Amino acid sequence: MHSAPANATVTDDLSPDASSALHLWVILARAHAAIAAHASEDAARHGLTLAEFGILEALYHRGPLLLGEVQRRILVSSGGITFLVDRLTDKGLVERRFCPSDRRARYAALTPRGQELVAEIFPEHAKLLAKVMGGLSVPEQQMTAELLRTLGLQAAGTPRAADQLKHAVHG
Amino acid sequence: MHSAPANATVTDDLSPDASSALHLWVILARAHAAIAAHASEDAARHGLTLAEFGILEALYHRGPLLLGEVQRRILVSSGGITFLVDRLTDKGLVERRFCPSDRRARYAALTPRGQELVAEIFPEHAKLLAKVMGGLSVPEQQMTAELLRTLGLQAAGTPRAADQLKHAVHG
DNA sequence: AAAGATTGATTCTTCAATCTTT
DNA sequence: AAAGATTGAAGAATCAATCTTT
Repeated sequence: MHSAPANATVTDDLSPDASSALHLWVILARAHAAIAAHASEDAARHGLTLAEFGILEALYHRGPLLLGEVQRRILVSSGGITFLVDRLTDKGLVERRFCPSDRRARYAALTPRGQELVAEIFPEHAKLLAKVMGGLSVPEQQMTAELLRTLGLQAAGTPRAADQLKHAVHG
Repeated sequence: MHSAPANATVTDDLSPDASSALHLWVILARAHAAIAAHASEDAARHGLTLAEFGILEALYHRGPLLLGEVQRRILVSSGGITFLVDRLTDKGLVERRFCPSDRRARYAALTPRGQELVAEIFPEHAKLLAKVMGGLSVPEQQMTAELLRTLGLQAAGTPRAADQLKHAVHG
């Protein structure tokens, strides 16, 4: 028995935070997809996936990392990181190294050829991104990055529903 | 013959725009992944993919849309949209309708059951997002959305390398 | 028992080719 | 010829189960 117009949506009845969050999520997802399309295409020019690219980037900036660390950094599944590092190893760009202090763990590290490739590719890749993101000035980009950093940290820190359930059962 | 430290990175040599864009892209991708993990898990509670969820959301807000419009909106491949609409049709949530003015085209529209489901699910979903995005105040969220909207439009409007090539060949 | 990594099966998505209509 | 949609094949990522080490 609502008297709302026929094309009214549930969204109209949301609280301000819920409405704001939903809106931001839609915009964020769309912006991500639009930029990812460019980045992905650029990575493909070198026969690489976006995920592979992310790993190379992480290893280049941080040096050798434990597989688990890479996993958390690029947010891929446990099996996924093994698969990706395998493939990058086959391509001769990455190698595994033993961890002296924990024999379960493995480091992923760039090979010399990997180093070379990244050094060759990255400046161009960054230039492409600068063009794609040219809609915002550098200060605006920095502000956006700061806001998104806060957003991402909060989201990563918020326990997921499944985790909460698990803890409830065990605790 | 650089005199840079051994662990210097290419990033150090980038122009300010390139460096800023690269940084923003990494942060954006990470924030997206962190939030998507929550949204995805919530969608899964109802047996839905994030992409399916996106379609339902679009149809709910905008009413019946041509398949191509949905495709551009949620940025999935041409074959992907057919597959997803097929599956949502199998679930009884969406139906195809003929387009009177163009017999090639098809509309996707929510079925009554689809309408019902969305109306039931969405407020809760939005609340979850509000919790996940609680790291930013509502005004901050609005500012972020505005910045990302500009970013996304620019990225979507920037012709991709492949397109440029194509046009170059034809033009 | 828990953490790190790996494997095989499954699912999701894209890609290239095709059909119809404009 | 180009746009809209669909199909089947191929690729990429996740999931659940397993193995080793702590």
